[in-house]
Amino acid sequence: MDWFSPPLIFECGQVFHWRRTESGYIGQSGGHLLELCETPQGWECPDAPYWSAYFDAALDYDALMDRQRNARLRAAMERYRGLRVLRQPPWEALLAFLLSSNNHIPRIKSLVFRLCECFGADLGRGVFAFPEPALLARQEEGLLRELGCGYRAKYIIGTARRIADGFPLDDLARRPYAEAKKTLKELPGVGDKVADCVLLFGLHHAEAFPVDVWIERCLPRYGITGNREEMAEKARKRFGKQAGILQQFMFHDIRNEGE
DNA sequence: ATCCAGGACGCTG
DNA sequence: CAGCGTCATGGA
Repeated sequence: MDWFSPPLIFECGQVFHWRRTESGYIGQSGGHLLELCETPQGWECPDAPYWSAYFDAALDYDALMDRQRNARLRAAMERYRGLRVLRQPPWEALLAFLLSSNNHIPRIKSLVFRLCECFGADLGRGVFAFPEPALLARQEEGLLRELGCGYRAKYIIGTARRIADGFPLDDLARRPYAEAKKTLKELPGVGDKVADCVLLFGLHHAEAFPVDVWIERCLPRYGITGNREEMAEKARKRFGKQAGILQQFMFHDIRNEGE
């Protein structure tokens, strides 16, 4: 199945807790353990309902690619065929991207793994679930700093407390984009960029267009300039309802330049 | 060793 | 409102 490429999906910076094995990948989401194996016929997408939704199996990426006029973008979509934007549980995306600010992807990964191992349920095979917000809400900031979270420790605890206290995170999937973003930014450690990542990767607002240092560098090639928020708004207007999906191809494209 | 990262936040002009 | 300094850390 060439529409489904775990190496692209798991290594494109949208998710940080899947591990390579000898034969494929192992990881978890929503408390479910999953192992994917590469066969001579390629990768097989699990047909369980949870994982079909997680990998957004219903979305037709070929149709999306055919609609793009920009040659550079089309080339990226062809080159990285099989990359898919996940539909992660909101809290999983939120916790991961709280750790992402001014941080490298390899280090974000190690921090996510560490928090899952320390505070998440043991799912077997060395895999741990995401920690419950209520559990993180009870931790001391000093402990999370010792684990390497740095100044993000207070964001994690502060946000975990809001969630445990009834912040309607899941409901934001059903609110309009602008309203959901405004609400999300009430959480400590959530600014424009982190909010857009949570909206795109965790709340299925496909128009969300996160602008980080990499996207900021590549957008001028598409004729889009300005500060980060201006860039994000221009990109949403230009690329429409699925701007965020296209963004993921741009992101992966510029990060893999020279390979 | 030095640089820098999927930034947020508070303060200043 | 825009611009700038600060905040921690370790992988490359």
